[in-house]
Amino acid sequence: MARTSTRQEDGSVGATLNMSAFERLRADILQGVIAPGEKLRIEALKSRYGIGASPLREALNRLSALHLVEKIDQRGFRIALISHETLVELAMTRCWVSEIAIRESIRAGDAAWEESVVLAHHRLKRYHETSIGPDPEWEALHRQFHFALIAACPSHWLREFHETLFDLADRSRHIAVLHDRSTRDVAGEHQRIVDAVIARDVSGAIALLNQHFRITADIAISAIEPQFPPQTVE
Amino acid sequence: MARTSTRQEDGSVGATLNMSAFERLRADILQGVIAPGEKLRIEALKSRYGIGASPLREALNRLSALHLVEKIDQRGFRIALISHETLVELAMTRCWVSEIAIRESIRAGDAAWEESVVLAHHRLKRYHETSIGPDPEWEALHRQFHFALIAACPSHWLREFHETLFDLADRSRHIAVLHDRSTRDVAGEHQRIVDAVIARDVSGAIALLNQHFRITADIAISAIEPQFPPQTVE
DNA sequence: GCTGCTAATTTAATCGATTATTTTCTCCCG
DNA sequence: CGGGAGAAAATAATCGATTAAATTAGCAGC
Repeated sequence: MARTSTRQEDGSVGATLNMSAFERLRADILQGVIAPGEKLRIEALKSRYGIGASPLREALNRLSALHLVEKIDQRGFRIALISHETLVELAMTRCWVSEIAIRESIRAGDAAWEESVVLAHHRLKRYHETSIGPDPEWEALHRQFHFALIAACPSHWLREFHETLFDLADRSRHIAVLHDRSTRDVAGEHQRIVDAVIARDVSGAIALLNQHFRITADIAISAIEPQFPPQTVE
Repeated sequence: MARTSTRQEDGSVGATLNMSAFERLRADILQGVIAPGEKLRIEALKSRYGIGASPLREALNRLSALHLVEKIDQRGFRIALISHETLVELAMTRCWVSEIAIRESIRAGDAAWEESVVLAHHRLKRYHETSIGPDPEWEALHRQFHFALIAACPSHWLREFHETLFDLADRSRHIAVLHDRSTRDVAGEHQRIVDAVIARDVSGAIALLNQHFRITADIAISAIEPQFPPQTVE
């Protein structure tokens, strides 16, 4: 039943059901549609996505390698949990990885890269100014902005790892967003980051990005904190 | 046909065939038993490992997320290629990642960690001295040594990424080893690294590790260089 | 001899059914 | 009334068969 199309009825783009399942699951996880810790029963997923067990399991296996899903032998899959410790560790890791990535991107980036940063920032800023509150379009622009910053880093492994971490952070941000979002000057943070990057100020850019990530983490932490001690299971 | 055993007849340890396939494939790739660029036909793998298509494909999906295998839509899987550019980029990435990992490991490591480094190094050195040439036992000790160095880095994501890169480098080293290995003073390199780490000399440790990785890469590069321009396919 | 087209063959992707494990439920005992 | 032992139900893992796609082979026309 492999489809030849590159676009399924449901909006996913993969040429194979495996790809399609991967993209849809990833999207649902990142959006928080499926909650952290939730058990993923194959039968449930089959009827939810209308995709058979094999491509689903293949997709889940890949997602587990990206830490979005936890795979437990003989016990299936569950959405990766989010805990205080996880969020702290994630923030640290993002700071460290982006430290390298931004440094090397600034080092290797040429004029064209610099322009693409300005452009990505402009697009994000413009959209942010004309619209209120978060939405998928803003999310996409925000992601593109952060990727533009480190796009000149010559290691695709590092860029990809950066994206993996971004995904994890994005997920917790989406879940936290339901909670709080007002008091943050995201636009200002982005502006200062761009300024530092354009000025080729490596340590300034690192410091600002670190702060950016820590604020994100703090919001997420305070969003899960009010809850009672984390239950292991749903 | 899932087995309940934790150890298959063939020496792999996974409780599921998926795990078993993953481990065996990974081992064969790292050992260079399956050559870079080689096409992985499911039927061939089925008879080779005596495992069905489903667990094999699931394992391959995970290996592709770790960059050991390349997954191409509708066209199956192949072992990741090794090229000059790949090796250079890999060496860079390892340097950068280990820069962070060793820094944070030294920062966070306590006395127990320090002892585990000394111990891992001793085991490696002892084995190295009593035996000549590379073998699986030495490989394991070498790996453990490098993991011990960064074991105190508090980010499990970073440690895992470090391992992923180690795997990739190990593979090319194994393939290159058939070529050349004599002129290198690995033991000396390790000794200097340990000395710097124990002295909590962050920049020294970084420099030495960088050199260590670059030498590894250079050997691998010179091993593939003599060949004619890389053929796209086997 | 080379190019491009179609048919045959191989291979990848996926499904439906089967087997093995885990989980849940019951019921009995202390 | 808690604590299992064992049966029943649910779920995960896997196989064998099927379908779709890519590749190869064969051939016609230039």
